[in-house]
Amino acid sequence: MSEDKTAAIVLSLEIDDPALADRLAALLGNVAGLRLAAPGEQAAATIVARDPRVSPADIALTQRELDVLALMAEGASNKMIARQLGISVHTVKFHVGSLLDKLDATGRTDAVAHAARRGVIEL
Amino acid sequence: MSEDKTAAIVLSLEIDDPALADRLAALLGNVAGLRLAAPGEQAAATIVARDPRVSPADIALTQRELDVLALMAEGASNKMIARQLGISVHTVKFHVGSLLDKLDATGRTDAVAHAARRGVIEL
DNA sequence: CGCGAAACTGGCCGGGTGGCCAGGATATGG
DNA sequence: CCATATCCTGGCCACCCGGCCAGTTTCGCG
Repeated sequence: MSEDKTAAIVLSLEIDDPALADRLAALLGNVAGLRLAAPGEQAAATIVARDPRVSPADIALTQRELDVLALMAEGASNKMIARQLGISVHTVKFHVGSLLDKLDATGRTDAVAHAARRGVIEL
Repeated sequence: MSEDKTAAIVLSLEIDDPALADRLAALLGNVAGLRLAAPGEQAAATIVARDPRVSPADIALTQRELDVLALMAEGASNKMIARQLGISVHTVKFHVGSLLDKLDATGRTDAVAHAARRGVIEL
């Protein structure tokens, strides 16, 4: 067999900072039992380090807007959101309108997608 | 200073498989220049390995449904999707209906959220 | 105290959405 | 050759959504 009991664990890298990527690659390259994935190769695990300067753009959403957004992401209709939060459908629409504005979205689906992309909510 | 020029890179682990987590932790613990994050500590990078048995549940979506789904995730209306794909609005609704069915969703927003959660699409 | 921001409510309405029905075109296989 | 499955299209219709108008209350800040 080509496999021994210490078969190398294959790691892939997804690192925005080139310097950090280099340091890690250099360090990990010398570790027995580990090896970095070839391009396109399926890895057992991935080392992720996203550039923090890319994401800190959190939008200024009010608490109520976050409430509405969370329920929207669950697929709730305005009516359901209203019931859930104990407010009227009109008020829900009001908040949804604000969300569409702040998130630069054309509709509730777009709003949820944008919010997820920006890390405002977690799917 | 407590920092030398070979300051350790802090890594955190998010690994579903306990065995793999142990092996990696053991291997990485002996590498100079690296160290694992303490609980709650902010890491420079994260090693991610999601249990493949949790996610391979890719739904059987047809090519057309994937087309429609992608455009839905962009916030496109049925009319826009129809124009984009060169098909009728009725057909778009037909595919949307199939998507709601297959994705267990109650509406297009829910469908996009579910699809994103299951990795069918990337936001 | 006055003022703005945030939250809440109402009515109205055009257009979008989703469910239902039925039908046609194209492949795949018995 | 006919049966079946998949994809595509149409009409119809109740309901939802988003945008518009206007109005009240509550809160914190200058």
